[in-house]
Amino acid sequence: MEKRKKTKELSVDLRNQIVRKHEQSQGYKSISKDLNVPVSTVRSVIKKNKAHGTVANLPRCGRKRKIDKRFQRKIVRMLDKEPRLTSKQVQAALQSEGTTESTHTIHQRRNEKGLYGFAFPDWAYKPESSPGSRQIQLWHFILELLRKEEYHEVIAWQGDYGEFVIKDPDEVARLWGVRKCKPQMNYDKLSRALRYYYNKRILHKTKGKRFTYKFNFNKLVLVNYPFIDMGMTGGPVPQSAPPVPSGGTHFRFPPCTPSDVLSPTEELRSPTLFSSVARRLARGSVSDCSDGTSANSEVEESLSEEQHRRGPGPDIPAFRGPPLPRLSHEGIFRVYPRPRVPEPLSPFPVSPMGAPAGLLPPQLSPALPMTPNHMNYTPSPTLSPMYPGGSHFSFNPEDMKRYLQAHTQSVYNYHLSPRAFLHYPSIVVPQPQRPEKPLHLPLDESSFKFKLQPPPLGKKQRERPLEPSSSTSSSSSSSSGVPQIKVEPISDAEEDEEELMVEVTDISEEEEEDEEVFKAPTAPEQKAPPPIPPGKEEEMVNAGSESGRCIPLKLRFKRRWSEDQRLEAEGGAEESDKKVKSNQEESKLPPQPGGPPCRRVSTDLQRATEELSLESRDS
DNA sequence: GACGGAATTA
DNA sequence: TAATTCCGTC
Repeated sequence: MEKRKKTKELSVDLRNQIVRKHEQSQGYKSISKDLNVPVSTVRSVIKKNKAHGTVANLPRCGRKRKIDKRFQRKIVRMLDKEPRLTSKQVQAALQSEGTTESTHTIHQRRNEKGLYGFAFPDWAYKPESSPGSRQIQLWHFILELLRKEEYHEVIAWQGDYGEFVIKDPDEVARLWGVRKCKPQMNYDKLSRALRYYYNKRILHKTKGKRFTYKFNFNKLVLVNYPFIDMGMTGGPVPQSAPPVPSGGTHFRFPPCTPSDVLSPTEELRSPTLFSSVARRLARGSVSDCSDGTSANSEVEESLSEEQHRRGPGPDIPAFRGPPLPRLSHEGIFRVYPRPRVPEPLSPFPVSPMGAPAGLLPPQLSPALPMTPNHMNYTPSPTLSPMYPGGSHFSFNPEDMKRYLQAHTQSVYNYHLSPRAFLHYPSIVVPQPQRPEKPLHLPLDESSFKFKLQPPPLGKKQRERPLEPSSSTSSSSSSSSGVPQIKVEPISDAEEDEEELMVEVTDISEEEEEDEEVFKAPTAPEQKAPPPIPPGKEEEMVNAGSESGRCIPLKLRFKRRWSEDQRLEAEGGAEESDKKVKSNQEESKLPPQPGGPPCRRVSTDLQRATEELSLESRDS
C-alpha cells in the first residue's frame, strides 16, 4: 500500500514535469531524456493530459508544428494588440490575410499564448449566447447577465465582494427561461435553483437583503480549476508580473483516480481528515462542469453530498471564538498589487452586444480588468470580481492563484471555505487579523477542536419525534451542566466561520465508522438472535452490546448523562475532571457502576434498555 | 421572501 | 447531473 502510494506520488510529479516540459514545446524524446522516462510514458502522459483538456492540443513536432507556430505567432500578435478580439474576429482577420483557421484552433492558440499549456476547459468556451442551449448553468448565466451593462437594471453587483442583487426577479427569471427554453420559468423556480447552489458552495444568500446573493468565487475557481498548483510560486505576485501566465503556470495533472487528488503529503497532515476525505472521494468524483468535458471536481464537491443532506451551511454553528473583523479590500489590494492589464483569457467571450465587431474598445478600457481577484478591486459598492463595465470573470490561472491567495485572507471574512485550501498545502495563509484564538485549519490534528454536533434535522426529522440518541441529548440540554451534544445557535457574526464548523461536522458525521471505533470485539454468541422486528435494530444493537464489551456511542452518552447527573447531585466541584476520567475509564472498563457485571447477560437489562430506547423515541 | 423536500425532467 | 416543478413551512 505504502509502496503504491509512493509510486503514485512520483508519477503525479513526473506527469507534472512531463506536462510542463511539453507545454514548453519540448519534444517527447527530449522530455524522455531529461526525465529519464520512456518515450511511451511521455506520450501516454501527454495524451492523457490532453484528454482531460488541461493541456492545449499543441501541434505535433515536425513540419506541421512550424506551420502552426507561424499561425500561432500571428494570432498571438493579433491578440497582443487586441486581446478582446473574439476568435471569429481573429478568424476574419486571418482570412483577410489569406489564411484559413478554425475558431477552435484560434481558441487553442489563444490558450497557448503566453502560457503554453493552460487550456481552459471546454465549458468555458461555450458560446455565451447560444439561445436554447440547455447546457448553460445558472451561475454562469447569472455571471453573464452581471457583466452586461444592459442588464444592470435587472441584476447587478452590489454590496460586498461577489454580492449581487436581482433587481428585477421576474425579468431575470424570464431571461433564464428564454435561455433554457422554459417559458414557465419564474423567480420561485429560479431561486430554487439558486438555493441548490448553497450546498455546492457556489452561492449563498445574503441574509436580510431581498433578492441578494453572493458568489463564492473561491468555489467556482476550485470547482473548475481544482488543480492549479498554488504552492509553486508562492508569495504575492510582483507588480511587474505579466498579465497572463507565462511558461511557469502551475497546473497540475488532473487526477485519474481519487487517490491522485490528495497527495500522500497532504494526507499526512491529518490522516483522519484526509483519509476520510479520500474515502469519500473514492466513492465517486463529481464533475461540476456543465458539459462534463472539463476537469474533475474536488474534495469539497464530494463532501457536499453530506452537506446536501445536512442542509445549508449558514444554519450550522461555527467554531467558537470572537467574530473576526472583515478585511478591508484596500488591505488586500495593497498586499497583492497588480497592474491593470487586459484580460485576454476570459472564458467568457466578449459579448457581441458589448463589443460589436469592428468597434473594439481601447485596450485599457474599464472593461479590461476583469479578474476575480482583488488586485483591480477598488472599494465601491458597485464593484465586483468582474468589472461592472461589462467585463469578464477570469479563469486565468495566475489570476486564480492571486485570487485564491488573496482570499485565504478573506476566508474568514467572506464565507470562503478554509477547506478549499487543504488542497493547496503550500499556500501561505496570511493571518494578519488573527484573534488570540487562532483559527486552525485542520491540518494539525492535535490543535483541531472538535465540537460534537448532531446531524441537522431534516424536514421529516423535525416533524417526527426525535430518535433515541438525539432525544437523549435534547433532554439533557434542558438540564444545565450536563454533557451533551451541543447545538449552538449561530449568529450572523459567527457565520463567517461556518465553513470550518462544517469541516468538523463532516468528519464527525462518519457515525458508522465512529461507532466502529468504540466497539470492542463482539462477545461470543450465546444464543441465536431472535428475528429483529423492523425499526428495532438499534435497540437490538444496544441490548446486544451489553452482553459483550461493545458499547455503542449512544449508550455511552446515556450513561454519561446519568453519571453526570449523579455527580451534579453530589455537587462535585471537580466535575469536569471526573468526566474526563470517567470517559477514559469507560473505554477500558465495563461501565454501569453498581449494575450487573457486563458479561452476564441479563434479560432484564436488555428489556430495560429496550424500554429506555422506546421511551426516548416516544418522547 | 426564503427555505428545502420530493418527484420529475432532459 | 442540474435543474424544474410543486408545495408546505417559517
